[in-house]
Amino acid sequence: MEHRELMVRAAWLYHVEGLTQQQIAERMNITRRRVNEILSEALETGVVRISFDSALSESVELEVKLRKRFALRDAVVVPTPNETALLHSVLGRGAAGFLGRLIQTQKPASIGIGWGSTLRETIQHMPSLNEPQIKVRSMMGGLTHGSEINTFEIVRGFAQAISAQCRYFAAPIYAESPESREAIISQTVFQRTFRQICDVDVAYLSVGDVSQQSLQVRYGLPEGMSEEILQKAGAVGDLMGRYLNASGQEIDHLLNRQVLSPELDDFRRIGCRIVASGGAHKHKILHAVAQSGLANILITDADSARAILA
Amino acid sequence: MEHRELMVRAAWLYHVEGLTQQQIAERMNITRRRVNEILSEALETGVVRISFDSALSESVELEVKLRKRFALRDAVVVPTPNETALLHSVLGRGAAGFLGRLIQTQKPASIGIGWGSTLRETIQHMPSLNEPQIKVRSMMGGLTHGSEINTFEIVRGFAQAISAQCRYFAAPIYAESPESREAIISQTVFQRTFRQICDVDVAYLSVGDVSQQSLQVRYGLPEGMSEEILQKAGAVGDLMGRYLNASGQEIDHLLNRQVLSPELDDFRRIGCRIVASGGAHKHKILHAVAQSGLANILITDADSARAILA
DNA sequence: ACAACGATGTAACATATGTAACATAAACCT
DNA sequence: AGGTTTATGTTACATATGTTACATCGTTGT
Repeated sequence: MEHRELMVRAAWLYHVEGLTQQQIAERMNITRRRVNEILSEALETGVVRISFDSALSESVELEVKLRKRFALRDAVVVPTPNETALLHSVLGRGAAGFLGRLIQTQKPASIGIGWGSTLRETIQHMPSLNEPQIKVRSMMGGLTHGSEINTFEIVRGFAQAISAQCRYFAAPIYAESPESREAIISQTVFQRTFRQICDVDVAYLSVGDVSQQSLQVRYGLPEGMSEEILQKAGAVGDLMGRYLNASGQEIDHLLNRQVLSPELDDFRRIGCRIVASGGAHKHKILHAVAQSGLANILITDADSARAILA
Repeated sequence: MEHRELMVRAAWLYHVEGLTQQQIAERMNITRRRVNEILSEALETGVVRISFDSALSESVELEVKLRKRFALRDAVVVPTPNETALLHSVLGRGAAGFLGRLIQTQKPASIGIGWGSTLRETIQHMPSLNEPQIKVRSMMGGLTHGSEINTFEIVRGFAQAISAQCRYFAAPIYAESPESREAIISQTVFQRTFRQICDVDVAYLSVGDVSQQSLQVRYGLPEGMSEEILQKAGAVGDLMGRYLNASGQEIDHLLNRQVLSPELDDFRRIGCRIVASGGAHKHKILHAVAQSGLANILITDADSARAILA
């Protein structure tokens, strides 16, 4: 029996038929220990899902306020977990629900996505859809530092979750210099790629802060670049590798001329610009992208929502 | 705090944040016993839902076979539970998933529904949708015997689940005589009602067998009518109160001229005719409605699917 | 073929959950 | 207001789940 099928069977017997782990073990001729492990794994991998038929009124209120304050097209507020380690997962859950509904009802032809922990968690919670006509593409260059939150894994994972087509952007997030960036993007293949990126129907991104908590700050910045330098230049965070000030404008810094991602004016022409992020260290950048209209759909946690509404 | 909100909060803390019941009790200033009860209730009432990201391959295979054999528009096969008491719930779960998807993607203007245990369970598992433009209406008369599987409760429950409009059919399933039926349906209000019923985009019904297991046989038949009489006349079960033989044709019996439900020829003109039912006592009637094309979407359990495919 | 590593079985144990028994408080009915 | 019924708190207990420790088996790599 295929492993996934094993998980579904055991989980069905446990959650729907209400058997104990021991009974399931006997039924399926495996040890209780295996049953326990399989059931945990089924929850962890998203084969079994827990969902809620109601939102908390607190979240609903905050969503209304966010939409009004920032003229957002939509907003999703998830409860802030006590344990900060759970924040990405909770945000990912909220985002996956939203994206699942959006994909099913609006049938976008193309989706551009970023990378990072929140996006990684989103994939984990995505419903399985069958959308082979949709193209999922990276919106920006990635880290050369391999990891599962890297752009390749995330684009592929997302495309797989919805059985869509996958388009990579094979470049680092930063070129070595502005001149180097000009040389790269003047190539025909990159020009075509950038055009396609700017033509997506939906963009789904996260934002980063300017601290060592950011993987990009840790692994993506060119030699000699640090968070202090960026902060001094007025940066409160980044969107697609572009460092922004508190008003959501690009800081006047060389780094922003080395970045391999769409110009913000091009980005703004995408109809559906979703930004999902949360946590205390993200309040400033979240406020910046909401206030400036860079994001027209915001997905965040309740504490962050309150902070940016204050 | 509203009770539903209490359930969502407790369930979130338990299922998402992973707190123990004791920790939740402390967080929410209630006893652990209350937490335990609330968590159980949340699952029971559908506030918290367990879903599966994969179907069993066995179910998928049977669905394919059903569609081919009977030229069905679609089929849903749910695993047959060991405990027959769970059958309605499992069927309701499968049907709710299917209906939820159908409503969201196809946006029907009107849905006609029947009544019975399977339909009752369907409501319990329906996702909350917001579809105020949809009209949900009874397709046939009901039992005068009050119960929560009665047509009124079911139409209202279904309409509430999807925030739709609710239209009752205020009549018993059987008139006293064929003449009485003629008198009833010749009234303008009933003529208009029948036309609206026959104009629904989607019909969602169950079927009954000819035994004391059927509530209709127990409480709905007129005086002097019994299952033996119906069986002698060739009946294997009923659809909307119309007793059918093994080929899916109405038996030649007075009772079928007393029934307050659409003529089968009218029924066949509805585009989407869903029948959900299962269990050993339903195999014959399920085969009859599938074979004859009365149902063009079938929702049943794996054992029943195998039986009607044999 | 052998060594190393990972997966799994077995048994035990800690803790979490589900439930029962009884008392008390709250709600309902007359 | 008083009596009855239902809901809830407290405590205890049975059982189910989650995890650990160690042994064994299966797989992988050289």
